[in-house]
Amino acid sequence: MKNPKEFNIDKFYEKYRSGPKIFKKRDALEPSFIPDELPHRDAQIQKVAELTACTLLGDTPPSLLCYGPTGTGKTATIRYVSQKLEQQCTEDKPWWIYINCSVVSTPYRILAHIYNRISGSEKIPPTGLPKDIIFKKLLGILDQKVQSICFLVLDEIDMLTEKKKGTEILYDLTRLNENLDYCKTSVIGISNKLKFKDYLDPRVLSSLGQEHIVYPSYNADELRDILNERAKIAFHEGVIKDDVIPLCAALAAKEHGDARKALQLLRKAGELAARAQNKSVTHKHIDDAQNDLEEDHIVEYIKGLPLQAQVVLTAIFLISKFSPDHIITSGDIYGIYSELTQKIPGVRRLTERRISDYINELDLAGIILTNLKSMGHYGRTKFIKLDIDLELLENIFMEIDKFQNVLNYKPVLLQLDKVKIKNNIFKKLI
DNA sequence: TATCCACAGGAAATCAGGGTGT
DNA sequence: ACACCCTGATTTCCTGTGGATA
Repeated sequence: MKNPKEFNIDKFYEKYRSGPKIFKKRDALEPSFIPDELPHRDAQIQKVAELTACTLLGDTPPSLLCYGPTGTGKTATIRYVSQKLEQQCTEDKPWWIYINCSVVSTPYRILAHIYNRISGSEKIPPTGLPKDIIFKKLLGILDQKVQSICFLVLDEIDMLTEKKKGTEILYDLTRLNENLDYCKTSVIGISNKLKFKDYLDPRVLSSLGQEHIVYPSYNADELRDILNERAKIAFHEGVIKDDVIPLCAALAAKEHGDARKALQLLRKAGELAARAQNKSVTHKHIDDAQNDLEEDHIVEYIKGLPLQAQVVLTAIFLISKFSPDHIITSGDIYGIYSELTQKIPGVRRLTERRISDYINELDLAGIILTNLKSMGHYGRTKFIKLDIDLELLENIFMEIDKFQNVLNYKPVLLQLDKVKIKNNIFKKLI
């Protein structure tokens, strides 16, 4: 606000209230919203329904794996079927326990999470007890309180296989039934990675991989149907201009057909329109929304990074800022990172090995680009380039107190003749 | 053609910090 | 107080490697 005196907050609210209304029910665009219809997922719904129907007769359904990229309706179909199934059950309703393995990521916590969900009150402490004790406690409570089927829905199950301990817990979960008398469990795994199965222990695969359902990405037409459906619920009539939804669908289809992203885009566009007090959501709002979302994502990610990773990124930033044509290698980054640890209070200097992992993480997140190259006698290293806007990055760092005094620090390493000469050789070699 | 640079990145060990029951 | 548990971050130790140069 350049001139605060011009802003009258009471008038603003008044105007806001009497202004155009965009949203009727914004929640309908949230990922957690389960609509009455799930377009283009009939085949998957049918299969889940068929496999779980035996619950109605008191039988134990087989374990099940759902594969598909993000935003293809995996979790939604499971929740959808679970609601319908619940309506059909007259007595002994099945339990559904959802676990997001990227949040609840360790064996201990998964067992504790299930236990706490069922018990409702008696909590298992977040740490401290041996795992096998928890396992026995869990068996006890399952038999005691859950006299029917208990579905364990493991969302993002692929996160577990990244650590070897993860597969252990999957094995434990799949053989829960062997130790249960009254209750029966059924594991439903949801994975984003198609090759997730390859990492599984054969013992786990034999029980977990009995049935699987594949979720293909949505194409632009399908996304349009989904968006239309939701837009009807979420927005007031006539708010959405005709070309908006096809555009939104086309953009999301280009990005791997992710419905979650498409909905997010539509919601953001709606928010922008509402904030600007426009009567409708137009083409332009979608464009703006897309830029905003990308930037929001980057800002949020960088601010949420551990301090050490931020320092690594600062090193890359400083090189890009002061020597834009310098070809950055892992070694350069570590050198400047080391300088920075001296300048920023409270930052311990970590080993090269660890920094190498942080560089990989930044690469994975799309903040930087890396390229492994071999330069013969000059060794084999990664060439690194910043992949986001330099100014944006500077603005983000300016909001972090600890970095204030290093944003204009010119790294010593960049001025060393040794480094300069070598970099010139690199430039010729490329 | 052997050599050797400057790392990459896997595996296991270690540490600190949160906890437990006895 | 003590022995022990689980987790996440990091260190230690290690083997592997592509290709310009001697």
